[in-house]
Parts: sequence; structure tokens; C-alpha cells
Amino acid sequence: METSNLKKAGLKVTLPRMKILEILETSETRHLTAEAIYRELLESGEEIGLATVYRVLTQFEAAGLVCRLHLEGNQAVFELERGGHHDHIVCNQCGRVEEFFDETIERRQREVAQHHGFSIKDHALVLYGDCNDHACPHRPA
Amino acid sequence: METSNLKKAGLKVTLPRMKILEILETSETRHLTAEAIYRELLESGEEIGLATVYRVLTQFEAAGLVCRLHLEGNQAVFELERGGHHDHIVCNQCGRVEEFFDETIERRQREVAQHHGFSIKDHALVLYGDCNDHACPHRPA
DNA sequence: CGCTCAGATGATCAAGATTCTCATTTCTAT
DNA sequence: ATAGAAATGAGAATCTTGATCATCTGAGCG
Repeated sequence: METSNLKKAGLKVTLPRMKILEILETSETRHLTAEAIYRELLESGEEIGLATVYRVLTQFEAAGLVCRLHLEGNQAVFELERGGHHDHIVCNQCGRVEEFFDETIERRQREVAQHHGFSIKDHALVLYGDCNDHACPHRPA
Repeated sequence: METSNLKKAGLKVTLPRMKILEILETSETRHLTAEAIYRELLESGEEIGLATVYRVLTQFEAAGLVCRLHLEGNQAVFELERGGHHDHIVCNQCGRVEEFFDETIERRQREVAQHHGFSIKDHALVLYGDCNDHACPHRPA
């Protein structure tokens, strides 16, 4: 019930927004597509439109509540902003997503950007590989 | 006239393919969208379909002749494969794209992936910032 | 040099993801 | 409760990219 986040972001506290936030907070998978959220809401018996999901997620992104990531394919995924910045590793086989943070990489990025005369504002880093987990339980949707 | 590249890739040497390759080789901008290539060809008086441009670029990518990049926005850009791997810095203001290669970052990526039990196969790294170029028409104040 | 046919092209259609439109509904402040 | 502003839902619209299919073209052969 973190309605405070919504208010703080200047967003009216509505049912669809709370429900979407709730799913982002409680879902097993930390990285969800708009469609996945939409389907989950429908299955919960909510009356919601896909357009609303996209609209709300875009607003959440602007408010800094969620991050939009383009991990692969054409569908963006959204993850709840839980404070720390991190990058991602995606398994080519099962689609599993893991997070990491590496200060050395972060520092070198800043240095490289400076070298090129850029003031770095953001970056996107995704590693693709095969997770060598034999019991890999996550199959792509 | 690098028709040898086409033959080597098992692609018939046709006018559209040569023209697209020529544009990729001679364009000022090293990173072009399919649409940009298409428009440039139309302006040169070529009779070509957008579908062909996409089809050919996809074939070039499969043949290792070009790289497809998702730098920002929804449109992929293509760049001629000139040997060395590199990553990109994009200016948020003017859209300029610069290339860099940093061995430290590359190495750390491999180490991080290994740490997570992944065999890294590929990666995507894009830095976003403001180029502080005084000639940049959109330079921030 | 012209012939043949697999492969390539171009026009159009189609698909998938995301945004827009607008009439209707829901919050928030009063 | 009520009014006004903002949000929602359904579907249309858009944008990028891939698929279809009839027509055309290039490479090898005579």
C-alpha cells in the first residue's frame, strides 16, 4: 500500500495504479512486460485496459518509480526501482535475468565518456550468455 | 565495388545489394536506419522498396557484413562491420554517435558473467550523455 | 550472345508493440 | 454529496519490421 510513492510523484491514487504497483512489488519475476502485468491483472479479475497499463508504466518511469529496460526482443520490460543502480545478464537459453553492479565498469564508463568530451547521464549495459544451470527453471513466456 | 564480400557471404550480387553496401561505405554517418538508407536511395533515383532494404540489411547482418544496433528510440541502426568490436556513446542533445573500446570494461564483463555462472556470448553497452562540443547545434547552455 | 531458372525484388499486406482519441468514469477538494 | 479535473477503457492509429507472392534479374551454359 505504498500510496505515498504515488502522491509524492504527483499522481492521483487510483485503483489501476495501485494494482500495477502491487504486481511489481509482489511478482516473483522482477522484470515484467506490460502485457504480463496486464494478463496478471485480468486473471485477478481486474477490469483494466492494456492502454492503461502502458500509460501508467510510462508515468511510473517518468516519476522514477520503475525502470524500463530493453533486454532483448521487441518488448520492453519494467522493474521496480528499488534504489541501487544495476545492470543485467540475460540467459540466451532460458531468458532468466540476473542483476549485477560493478564499480570498475561504472568508473571506466565515466572515464571513457570524459575522454570523449561527454558528460555521461545514463547507460545501458546488458550481457548475453548461457547460464550453465542444469535445473534452469525459467522458461521464456 | 566490394562484390567479393557479397559473393563470400553466398549472396548474389545484385544492384540493390551493391547500392546499399555503397551507402553504408560512403555515408558521412556511420550509423544509419533502414529508412535513412531507403530515402537516400530514392533521392539517388534508385527504384527500391523499403522491404528490400530491411531484407538486405538482415541478410548482411547474418553474413557479418553489418551490425544492427538499438541505440535509442525504436528504430534500429546499422553500421558496416569494419573489424574491431566497439561500444557506443550517444549524445542526448544532437544524437551524434561515437565509438569506443575499453579493454578494462570488456575484461570486467567476462569476470562478472563468470561470477554468475554465465558463459558470456555477447553484450550491448551504450553510454548516453551530452557531448560538450561547441559546434554541436543543440549544446546545453 | 541469348536462354533458363533459382534466387531476388517490390508492392502490398500483416503482425507486434506502443501510443492516441474520446466518451465515460473516478478521485480530490470543497 | 458535488463539481471539476484527471484517469480510464475500448478501440483506432501508428510505427517498425517481417511475410506473401507475382514479376523480374543475374549467373552459368550452350
